[in-house]
Amino acid sequence: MAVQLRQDEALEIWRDALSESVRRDGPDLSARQMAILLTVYTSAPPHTVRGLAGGLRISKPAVTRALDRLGNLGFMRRTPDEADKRSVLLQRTVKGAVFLSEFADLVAEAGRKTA
Amino acid sequence: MAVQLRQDEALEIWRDALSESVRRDGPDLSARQMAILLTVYTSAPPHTVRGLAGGLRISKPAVTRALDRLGNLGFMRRTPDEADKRSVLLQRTVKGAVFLSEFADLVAEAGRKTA
DNA sequence: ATCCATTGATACGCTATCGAAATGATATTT
DNA sequence: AAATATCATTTCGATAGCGTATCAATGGAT
Repeated sequence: MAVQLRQDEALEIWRDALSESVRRDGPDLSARQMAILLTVYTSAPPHTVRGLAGGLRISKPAVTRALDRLGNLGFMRRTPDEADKRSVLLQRTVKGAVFLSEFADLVAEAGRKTA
Repeated sequence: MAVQLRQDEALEIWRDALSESVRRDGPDLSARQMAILLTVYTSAPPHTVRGLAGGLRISKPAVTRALDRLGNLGFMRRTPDEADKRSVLLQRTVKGAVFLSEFADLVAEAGRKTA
């Protein structure tokens, strides 16, 4: 079942969820960092630096740096790909799953409030 | 009419909209910057530095810097408050409205795709 | 075995942003 | 009028992030 959203509803939901996350002193992630985090958590693995960079059309160093940040936050982990040791596979973590679960609740709650 | 969203739907919509914005080489705004932009555009004026800082529970210098960024992007403008010359009032711009309108379309489209 | 390609990370010089403290301008209180 | 409070910005020293170019490690081709 598709979700029908008008422009003003979309922006209100986005504003409410994001504002509440900021208010709760959540990590101030950039659009790129959040896009990477969400991709790893909600798209089928495997996830690699190359794949993320290509999918988002950003440079590989930008992905590497975003992974550094997300790794420092404990939201993600790198593990070597045994099949191709040049590659790195991105792994979810409990902490990242908790963060996104709470974030999803903020979005859902914002949707509930939105007239 | 409230929008009912499950966790996985919320995260998928967020991922799709954000990823598409990144792919289109949209500005890499932080959560704070985007929250400020959305607040100014979707909440009743007037909007001041103090008000935004209080509402989002971040420091005033952080708001000032975010406004610098949003101003450089042409998404917002500062005008002096004639009633209280210490204050600054935040004004919307055409460019900001266009950006958010297109962004809202991405969100709506992501909602349409989401099963 | 030797080349070439690919992967992710790093070096470089630069701009952006951070929190805490201080500043200048304006309002308000006494 | 003098002292205090408030508003937004700036300063400070620091970290984070950028794109381009390059790197070491590994894989695949000849």
